[in-house]
Amino acid sequence: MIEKNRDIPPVCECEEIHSDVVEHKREHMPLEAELYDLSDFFKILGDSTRINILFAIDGEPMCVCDIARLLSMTKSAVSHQLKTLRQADLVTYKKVGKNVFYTLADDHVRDIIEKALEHIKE
Amino acid sequence: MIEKNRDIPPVCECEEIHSDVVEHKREHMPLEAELYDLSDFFKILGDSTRINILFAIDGEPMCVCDIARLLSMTKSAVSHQLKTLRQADLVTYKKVGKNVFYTLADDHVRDIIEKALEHIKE
DNA sequence: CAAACAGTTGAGCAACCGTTCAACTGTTTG
DNA sequence: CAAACAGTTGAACGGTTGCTCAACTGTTTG
Repeated sequence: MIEKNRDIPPVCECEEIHSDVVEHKREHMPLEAELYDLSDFFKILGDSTRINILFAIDGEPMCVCDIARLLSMTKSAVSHQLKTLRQADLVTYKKVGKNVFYTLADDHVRDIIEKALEHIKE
Repeated sequence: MIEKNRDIPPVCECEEIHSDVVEHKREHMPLEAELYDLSDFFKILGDSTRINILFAIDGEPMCVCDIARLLSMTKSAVSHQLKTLRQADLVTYKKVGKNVFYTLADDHVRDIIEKALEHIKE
């Protein structure tokens, strides 16, 4: 068996580090799971199609067909993105006959988007 | 020349849409450029490494080497992500000798992240 | 009950993205 | 000035992701 030093993690090879700073930070970092949830949440907002959909269904509910028409997209593409938004609990829906009407699940999301919009506009 | 109907956009083929709703929404949608900026902003937060870095350099500035050590990553990977964060104006830096110390550029970002954290935790 | 239509879904493809690797810049120090 | 080291950068690779296409479900309507 060949020892390939593959057991060491791909880590910074620095020698003169500020150990006290690193240790202090390490104790105050959020849980790894929290960080993943957080980035997953932002990942969902990090797509212009999905942001577009969220603005579209803000306030008045819209059916898939209308969203598709509004955004000049196919129903299929919209439906795929709505699935993602559903799984993230960002939207809710109500079936009415052949139609499915989607709305924002939560005022929280609107708040975050608006706060980000403020930030964008400096 | 062969007419391939490629001039029509890939659009919803629905016929019975709620035209009034679509028109009303269309008038109240944000500018396309704003939507892109917004999703670009969230896209940057939508990566656990970058979120990790932002938490690391929150408060006390850290050099690249220390960040790499803290997050068990190579300097190169950290530096690449810092470049992304720099281009989005989410971080600032100060050169001190051989080191480069990074900090959050803005309290705004911290606010948005914290609001999202609240949302995550229901 | 058959045709029409709204919506969903899975496979497949192309574009995007994060990491690695190697080479580089620039500063410090002997 | 040469060696050592922090940091940056570009190319390349592999995984992810958004859209398309075609097939499907389920509801309505003649």
